[in-house]
Amino acid sequence: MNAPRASGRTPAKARLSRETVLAKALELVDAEGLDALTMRRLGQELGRDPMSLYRYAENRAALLDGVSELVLDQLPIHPEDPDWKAQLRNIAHDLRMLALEHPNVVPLLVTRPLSTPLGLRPLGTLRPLEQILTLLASAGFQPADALHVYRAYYGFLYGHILNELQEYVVDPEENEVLLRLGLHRLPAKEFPRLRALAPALAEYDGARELDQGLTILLSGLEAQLSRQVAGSTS
Amino acid sequence: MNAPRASGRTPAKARLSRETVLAKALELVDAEGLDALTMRRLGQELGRDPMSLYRYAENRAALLDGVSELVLDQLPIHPEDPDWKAQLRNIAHDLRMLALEHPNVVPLLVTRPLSTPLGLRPLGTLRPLEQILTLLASAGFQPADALHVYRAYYGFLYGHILNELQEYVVDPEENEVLLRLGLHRLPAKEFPRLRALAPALAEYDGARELDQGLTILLSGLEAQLSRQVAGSTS
DNA sequence: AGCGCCTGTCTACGCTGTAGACTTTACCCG
DNA sequence: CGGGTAAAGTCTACAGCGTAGACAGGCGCT
Repeated sequence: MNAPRASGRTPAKARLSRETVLAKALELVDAEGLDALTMRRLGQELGRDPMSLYRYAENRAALLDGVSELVLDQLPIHPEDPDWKAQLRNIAHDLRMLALEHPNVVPLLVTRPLSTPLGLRPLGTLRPLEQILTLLASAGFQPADALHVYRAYYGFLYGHILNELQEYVVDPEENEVLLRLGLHRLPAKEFPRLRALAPALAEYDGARELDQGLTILLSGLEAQLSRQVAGSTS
Repeated sequence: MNAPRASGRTPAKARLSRETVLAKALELVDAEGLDALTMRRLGQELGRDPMSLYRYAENRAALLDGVSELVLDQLPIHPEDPDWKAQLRNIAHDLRMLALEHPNVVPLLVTRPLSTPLGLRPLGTLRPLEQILTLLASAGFQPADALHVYRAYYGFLYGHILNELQEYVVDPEENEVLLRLGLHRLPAKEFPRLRALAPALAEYDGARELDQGLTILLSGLEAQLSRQVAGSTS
């Protein structure tokens, strides 16, 4: 019994693949955080010798890149959408949700590119950039302007996500209590405003704030660019 | 000779202090990156046993927090500035410069708060928040609106900094070459736009983009809020 | 002079990533 | 079916990490 092959379970010894390795890695990160993702632990989780992982990722760093890619691949982008502003809005909300589902991966998304020149990044992480450029080009933007819009947009988006995650606490009920407790620790003389804001901090509607920011930013960018075009035409 | 006390040099055995430890830590991070900052290495750099550092920081994590604090303490904020938009603009440019001077610290600034509830953060990292709230309050914003503005502003600012640092390469001359080389690696069919943008990517005026984004965002926020106030009054 | 506390040192433990040699397995071809 | 080859997985080992806990030294106070 217990045939060593052809079992559908992970514990049995089906052949590994980059996909299964990365999937398990993501699972582990989601469940226990980035620090829990060690080669040994992941090997154990897969029922394999840790060293076997090196067949599917050159490094631990490459493994982390793979996890980033796996998450970013779940971000749907429709570059042919005729309404570019609406599309950017949707992408933003989708990425926000993705970040909330995989909060432990966000540091990777943000940090890894800092130590990897653009041209050497995993292709999956560059795909959103390319697709958004396509979206903007279809909307009539010159390449350089598209890049400009992309930078402002993506910067704001990532900034918002980081900001929200920094305030985010899992249990919203516990949130306010914990905030009060935490803020109570602060010296009252130096941090009066912050302490007074406890209730406001507890009820943070991230989607709404994101959306309002996007409204301002996107229409502002549009206006700025059309003004610029009009100016250069006259 | 070589009296064991009273020498002004670091190599000699002057008493350690949290300040000297953190200063050396920052120096090390700036010079060789975050990974180079190990307890053993820092101890060696200070001519002390690694374990002595634990008198000045509970943890390696606490050490990293200390470094963040040290950098953020260099950010001047004038909460009494009557022109709140100008002040926010100045802060943004100052923080940007600070980030460019200490790029290896940026991951810390961004990442550490993700794993530390707001109330438990090092006080130094909360100071900018409190001061900006004061600035906005002096400008006439209601507390909740001030928080709103702060979130949009700080989110955009951090997003911009991350974005810029992700494209940043030390030597601007080498930059374009490296970019071309890196982008050349990308499959032409999947990344036509990105590849075509090599020259535009090479000449990134971060200060300008930051400023333009801020103009849009700040005036947008101001308009939105004054409209809101007017609406509720009528 | 003597007590006590603070600083710094030492040793040791369990954990990490990963190089390099090795064994086992899967598959293809005659 | 037999044999050979390339890939997949394993084993051992090493250098480095953070840090607990026991200990030593010196300074300042009484």
